[in-house]
Amino acid sequence: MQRNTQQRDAIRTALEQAGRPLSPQELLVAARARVPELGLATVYRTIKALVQENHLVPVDVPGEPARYEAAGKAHHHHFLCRSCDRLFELKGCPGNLNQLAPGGYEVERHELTLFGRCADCRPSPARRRKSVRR
Amino acid sequence: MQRNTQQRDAIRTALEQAGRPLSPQELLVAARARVPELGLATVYRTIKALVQENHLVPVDVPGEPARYEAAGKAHHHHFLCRSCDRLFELKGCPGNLNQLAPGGYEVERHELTLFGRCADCRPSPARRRKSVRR
DNA sequence: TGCTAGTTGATAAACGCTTATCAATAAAGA
DNA sequence: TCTTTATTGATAAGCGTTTATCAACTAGCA
Repeated sequence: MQRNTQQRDAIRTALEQAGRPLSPQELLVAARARVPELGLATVYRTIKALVQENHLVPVDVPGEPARYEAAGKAHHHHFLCRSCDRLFELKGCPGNLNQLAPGGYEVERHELTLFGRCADCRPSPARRRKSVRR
Repeated sequence: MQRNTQQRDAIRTALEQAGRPLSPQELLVAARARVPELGLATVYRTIKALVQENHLVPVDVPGEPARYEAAGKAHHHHFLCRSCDRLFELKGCPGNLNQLAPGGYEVERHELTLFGRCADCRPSPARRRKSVRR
């Protein structure tokens, strides 16, 4: 039987509150706010379990370790800040992307990633600059 | 001074003839058609050199090792066949992709990858089925 | 409260890819 | 052809991420 441990709660909660896909490392740091003695192995174990239960989906980013976000969201894409390395969720999709494939190719899905600087990391006209954790 | 070895020739030629971005492993196999005793280390060394000379650019794919293609091409995207694992080049870009980012975000570039089955790997209506190497 | 088995944390180990090492080889000019 | 030295191939080592191990811990229930 599955137990409700404070570690799992902390991980689930951290992911909810982040509002963006988190890597295992980010998840470790975030969840330690509630359970300071949390170990990395537990984070990986919990992620694995949540993915298998379809509560979490991996978000693959080019050249980066996978992030994880809640399953069941509407189709959308992501933005990776090259400065703070955080991945953000974007709304919607321009559509018609699959039509890029030539005839004979069967497209099942697509993934779009924007790269740049997030609002917090932009150099000059940065209003409301927050602390940038990574 | 830089020497013109048959290994480098074989690697450059293999990449030209492939017509699609190749991973170091794929490059090794392809270039061995000309220089059978070619080693993996040489492939990595040559790739590194060609990238530094701006003759080659890495193509990052979500959840996959990097591929490499000739530099200087027009902006375009790629298709990854989940069956044979080959990466194909697509023509053009739908445009307006960067507008997905919310205000305050500075977009520098984007990457789009379609996933599916290439013409060679499609199950049923496959005309002219070729051998599928991987 | 006490028991029991699922869960945890620290660490080692596995894993896949990339780089370093080094003696042997071979390109390029004399 | 000879000499020099960049290059090579095989292998070990490095690196970052993910998984396995195992004794200690604790959630859940009687």
